[in-house]
Amino acid sequence: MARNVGKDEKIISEAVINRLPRYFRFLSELKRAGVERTSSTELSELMGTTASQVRQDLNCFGGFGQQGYGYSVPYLYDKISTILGVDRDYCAIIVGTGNLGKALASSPVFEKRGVHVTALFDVDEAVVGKVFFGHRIKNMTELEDYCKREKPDIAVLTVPRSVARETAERLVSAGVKGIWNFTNIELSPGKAMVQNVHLGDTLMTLCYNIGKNENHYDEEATGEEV
Amino acid sequence: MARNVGKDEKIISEAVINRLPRYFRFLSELKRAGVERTSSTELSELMGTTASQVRQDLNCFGGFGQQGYGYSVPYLYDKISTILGVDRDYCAIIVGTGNLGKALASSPVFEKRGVHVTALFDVDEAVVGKVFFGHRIKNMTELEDYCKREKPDIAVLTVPRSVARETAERLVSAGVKGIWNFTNIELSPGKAMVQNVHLGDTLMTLCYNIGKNENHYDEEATGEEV
DNA sequence: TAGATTGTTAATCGATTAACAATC
DNA sequence: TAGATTGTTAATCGATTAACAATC
Repeated sequence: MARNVGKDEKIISEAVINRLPRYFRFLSELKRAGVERTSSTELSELMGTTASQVRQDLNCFGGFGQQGYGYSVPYLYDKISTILGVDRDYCAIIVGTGNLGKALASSPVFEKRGVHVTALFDVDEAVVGKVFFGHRIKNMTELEDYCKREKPDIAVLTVPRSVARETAERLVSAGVKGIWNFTNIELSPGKAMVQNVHLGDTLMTLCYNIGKNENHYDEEATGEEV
Repeated sequence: MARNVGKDEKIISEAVINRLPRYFRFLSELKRAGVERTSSTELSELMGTTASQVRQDLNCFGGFGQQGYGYSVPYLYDKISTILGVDRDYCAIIVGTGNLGKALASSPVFEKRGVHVTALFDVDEAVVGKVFFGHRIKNMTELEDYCKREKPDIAVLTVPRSVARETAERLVSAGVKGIWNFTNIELSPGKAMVQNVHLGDTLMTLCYNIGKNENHYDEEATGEEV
């Protein structure tokens, strides 16, 4: 029963880690639908992979199933939630209240995953002091004081590119543990964890795939039909 | 019946495709900085990988370099741009003008990559007809007519989860070639290409990494299990 | 028990890295 | 030419898939 926490902690590959939130999503849906029990085969169909991979993935963290039965949906959901820190009550601040910052502030993306937004920051005197979605926007000059006092875990970085790097450095110095980076500069993990989002990259991947698709049509139909 | 289209079209792995937008980004920066020439070694440092991988990646698409010299930045930039379709003048519509839809509409993410937003759509009578960022918001009832007439390539899906699937189906029927999906349902590629963004997944990955980091501290400090 | 399905080891496959000949 | 750096083949590594014994 000894979990692999401790000295000989297993190294989990990034590929596995990146699949965890998808397991979480599908398990949420099964749970909401009232499904009591699932199997590696059913999960593999949802995930678009093999049952083998599902069992390998889950076994990185422990034996969550039962031979001959499968996996209990609520139990597995709880386990994955814990692994992903949903029950840790992380606190986040949003730095930069442009359109994207505000869109995130008003979206359910945080609460659904157990993250609480506790403050918004901006440099623009015109918006500082205004209330958005229950939060009075604070002045960036207050950032360090606020972090010292409230110790937010996560900073959502939605500032203009030109001030992105210096802002990230301030945040790390101020002690945030992770940066959810929406600017299109590449932040590399120093003391804090960084998750680069790079929305533009996904748009480009889509464009590439569309182009590839069209080329196929062109060649197959020899240009007669689009 | 050769499934291979064209003249021996090479199959490019997804790993390579996902790195292309990053090459594009770093080359844009080098170009903007006026750098004339680069090498696989320099690019590998920016990308955080090996020179070998850079050469392998680029050679999937052609020999863009010159032995003994390296790569011309403007030339390589142009090549990667073409591969990614930056010069194809793709048109996009934004479906759903909530906070996220509006944030995207007003962001430079499209134009920078050669994609032009041509219309916004919403069901809400209260916003239909209003002008946002140069576009009069159209009623969703006009969607099919508009697509028939203007043939947008890409639909940005920022509608509520509850109507996400049906909206995606309407878009595919209406002939869009790609869906940039911001809803947190999993759309699987049918006739159109799909790029699922799943912002929440990246937030969860960040939370996982923060938690892992903290565990390490805990263990080093106290040897305590979590 | 018999049937089912996990947990886990072994085999396969693909991606990354290394090496070096080609050549600018 | 000599030096540099690519393009490309070969070796390594890691991730995925297959197989099956364990066991509920």
